[in-house]
Amino acid sequence: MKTEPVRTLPVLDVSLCLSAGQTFGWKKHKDDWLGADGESLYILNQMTMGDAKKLVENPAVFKLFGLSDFDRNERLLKLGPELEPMLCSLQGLRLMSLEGTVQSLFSFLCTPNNNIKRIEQMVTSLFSFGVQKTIENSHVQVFPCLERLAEVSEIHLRQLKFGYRARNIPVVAKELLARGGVRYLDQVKSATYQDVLPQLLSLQGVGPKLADCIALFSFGKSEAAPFDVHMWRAYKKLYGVAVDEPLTQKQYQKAGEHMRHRFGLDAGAAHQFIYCYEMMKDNPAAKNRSADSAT
DNA sequence: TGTTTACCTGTAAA
DNA sequence: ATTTACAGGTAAA
Repeated sequence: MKTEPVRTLPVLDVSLCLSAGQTFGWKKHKDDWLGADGESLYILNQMTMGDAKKLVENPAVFKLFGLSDFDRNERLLKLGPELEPMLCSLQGLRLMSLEGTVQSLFSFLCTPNNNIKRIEQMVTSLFSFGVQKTIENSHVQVFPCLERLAEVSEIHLRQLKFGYRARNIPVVAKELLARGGVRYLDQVKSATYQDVLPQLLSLQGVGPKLADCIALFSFGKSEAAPFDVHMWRAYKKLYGVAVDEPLTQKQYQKAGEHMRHRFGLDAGAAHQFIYCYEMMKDNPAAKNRSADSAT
């Protein structure tokens, strides 16, 4: 008699997911993570899925962390056995599916030539322009709408230490409004990866890397594989590219295509494991930001 | 078309 | 104590 394989829910490491460069602006409050994605507010506790009944029962959380994809890791391992160390040591890592397209886009506008700590500060500054809401007696800001972002001045953002990125925030907000605002973004979101890319690239301050981040995390284009300096370093080691090879526009294109050829629609998830494994090597403590935030 | 260069700010090395 | 390098890149030269 054939026995059905036991379908256990994937393990979820909330801290790891929220600290993996997919989303910004979440705050650790005691054992919980507080934050917003689009119009939804979340209080997420750091437990594995097996234990956290509240998380399992919440459909929004289920979707946010892509938990319906039960056997993605098995699939990845089959497509790329070289990912075994990453998949083993990052079992709770999930590719997130973010609802807030405006939030995601403007968060990534803060990231170029920057470091995590300052990016978090800048995104928090952007959240401060948003409306405050309440969840279980806690106050959480919702990310500001395009109209609000469009009226924030570059001067003000420079005072908030945005540097040269200050210019892009109101410019891109106005440009998006001119294109139809949220309706336009929804329309872009429903297009294919190949069609989404040029539309994102036409925005000031959005280059190939940001376009891939936005496409992957917020527009659901799971074949996108963003290459930053860390991902490129990890990729070179993994696939035998010379260590001194710089990440040119050409190499960016080539590496992305290789990822898509090897992993197909799982290229984005594969990227996330490779990237995150490389980051953990540099700073294993990033996994437990709870320890840091106490200081 | 493909390669350099400047860009705000903060922090860790040199 | 100062200077330099560089960090989830991009755009312009």
